[in-house]
Amino acid sequence: MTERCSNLPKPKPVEISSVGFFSLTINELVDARDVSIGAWFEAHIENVTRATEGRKNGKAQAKSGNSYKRTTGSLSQDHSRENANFLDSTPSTSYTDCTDTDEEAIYHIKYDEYPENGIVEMDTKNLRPRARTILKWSELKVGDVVMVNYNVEAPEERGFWFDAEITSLKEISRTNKEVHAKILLGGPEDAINDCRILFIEEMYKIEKPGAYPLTFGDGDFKSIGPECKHCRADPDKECHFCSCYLCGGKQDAHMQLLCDECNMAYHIYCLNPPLSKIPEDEDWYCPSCKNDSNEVVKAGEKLKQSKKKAKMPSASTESQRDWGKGMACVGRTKECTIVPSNHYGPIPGVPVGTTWKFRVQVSEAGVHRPHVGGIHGRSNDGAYSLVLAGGFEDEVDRGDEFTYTGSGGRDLSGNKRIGEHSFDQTLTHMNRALALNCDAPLDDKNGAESKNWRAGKPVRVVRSSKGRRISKYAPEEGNRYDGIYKVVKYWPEIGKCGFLVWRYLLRRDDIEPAPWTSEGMERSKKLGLSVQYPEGYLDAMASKEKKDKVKKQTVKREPTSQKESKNTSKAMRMGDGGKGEAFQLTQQQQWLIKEDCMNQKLWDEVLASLKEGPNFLKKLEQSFMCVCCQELVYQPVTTECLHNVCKSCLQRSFRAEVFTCPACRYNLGKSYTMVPNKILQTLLDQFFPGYSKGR
DNA sequence: CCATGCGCTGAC
DNA sequence: GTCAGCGCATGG
Repeated sequence: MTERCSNLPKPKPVEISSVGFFSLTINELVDARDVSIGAWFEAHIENVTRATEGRKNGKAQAKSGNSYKRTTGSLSQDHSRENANFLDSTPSTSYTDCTDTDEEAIYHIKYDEYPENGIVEMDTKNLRPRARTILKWSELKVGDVVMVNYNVEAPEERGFWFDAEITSLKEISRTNKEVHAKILLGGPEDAINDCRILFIEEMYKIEKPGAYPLTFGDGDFKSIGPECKHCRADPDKECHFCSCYLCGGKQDAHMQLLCDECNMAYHIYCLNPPLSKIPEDEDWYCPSCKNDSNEVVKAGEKLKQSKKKAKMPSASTESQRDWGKGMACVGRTKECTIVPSNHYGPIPGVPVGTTWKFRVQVSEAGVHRPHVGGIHGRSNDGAYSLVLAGGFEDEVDRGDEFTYTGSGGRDLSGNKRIGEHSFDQTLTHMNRALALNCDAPLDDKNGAESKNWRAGKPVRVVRSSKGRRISKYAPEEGNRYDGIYKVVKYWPEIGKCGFLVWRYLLRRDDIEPAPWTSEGMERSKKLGLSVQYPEGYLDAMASKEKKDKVKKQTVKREPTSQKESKNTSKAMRMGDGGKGEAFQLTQQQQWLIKEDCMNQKLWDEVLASLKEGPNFLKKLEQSFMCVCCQELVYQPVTTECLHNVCKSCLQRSFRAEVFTCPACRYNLGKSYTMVPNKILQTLLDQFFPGYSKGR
């Protein structure tokens, strides 16, 4: 709580929205070159507060139905990230849009002091959350203050964040839309008054414009005097900071309370119910910012169960099922980023014969992304992968060739994932996608056959142990990657189920030997491939079995525990860099590596793991990871200090007027010319085909 | 936003 | 062995 007359917001706990973008108020600029006002940054999360109903600031609006939830595993990663660098204006990509408004949270953070030379001093107490709502084009209107990610100067490059007030909207064509805006905060200097922004998918509306006492170009935050810094106490000027948020009046300054959350002013008599005097509590929060202290989750505590989850059957005492803990409903803990989700062909580093116990692991590896679906594809592009799980009795599997059945036509009522056949399948969605792989014009009436089947798009094929009931090529356990197949033909027919189904004939077209051939088996042995289990899964199963055994008082030795120890030791051997098939470099690759002399040391290290086969690519990925975006470098700039950074990441740093190497802080100088290392790019494109597509 | 889905689990 | 029914990722 702060009385109006004192006029200075009291330092309060730092709160940032779960979205992961934070605006920063700088109290004191020691060296203005190294920071831009309103820079976005990431910070350590100390504890988490659940946003309560009615709270507007610090979270996306529940009313609009938009909210944010962290994706699996990302919070802990952010947690552990050290030396959070507020000059890195990259917005966190760890959060995804979702509909579960109950899951949102506000994070209390502690921001570590800026390392080393203390270029900037700032009061972390003044960090403010950004309340945002995602807006689609149709929802934008003149006067909205939006947060924009766009670089006005170089429209082909994204990554510049600023606040802008929309002055006009123009729809040039269906795909080309334009927003004219006045930049309020953080924009490029030469475009303060009016800038043209192409509409980019979505924009972020700021809920309480001006709730952050920042204006572009106003760098003096040293002293906030008794008069309002914004309107200079001009009674004719409309001001968010000293006008009552409820009545809009500036009168009775001594009767105004400042919310410790959003800094808005409120007359004590305008409140509902009104207050008769200034409260004695230290903190005061306005009605829209009020939090329930019971909902605060302290450091180290787990997030409380969401209301949506509380309503679910899993939460009721009647059901003893551990939904969300077992493998049926877990989320991913990893994500494949070396190739985009629409990547055709093998996943680099994943040899034929690789086997995972659960589908979720197959998804994590990027081999077949859907958790449940049999086909992964896009209806106007093609299919990238499929799983053979013997869902249809009338399918034929001859190993090198098999028939497959499309999806759909099932009654999924009752929240089922599979069900009775109750209607005809159509050549839409994933069925259409798979048909597009066939090198023949699409025919959704009669099907089609390719005259040159090898020319079709490649499909990764995974066989599941469930397919054993109809196929002898299915693995004994888990899900096995069997290589690349092509669609030879597809046709509609009436299946055994009595309804029309779309059927496909696929034929193997892969230089890697199939796992069931003697050559393939030898290779799997050489590579030390064995069923991969999720981390901690075997331990959990073993201890569970032990418990059961104790209950039943049996002394019999468990065969599975033997199997398990065998697997673990094998996996460890692989992890230690055990023997396997060495990775083969082409002559061109060897030559290019030699040419990339700046990175000689790195290459030496990477090449040392050539004999570890598929592990080589993992090592390669680690060694050439960009320190900014934590992904494989794209358009790498190899610095004088011998670090590799994405050109766009380095440019972003320079735009924030930071001219040092992001990895080691070596001063590159303001006039540093960024020349992408084309040799390295060529090599990375060869090792990780398609990885740059999504960049 | 909504629809789709050849997994997986514990209960019976 | 059979069965209901869940989270989650993905596409559209």
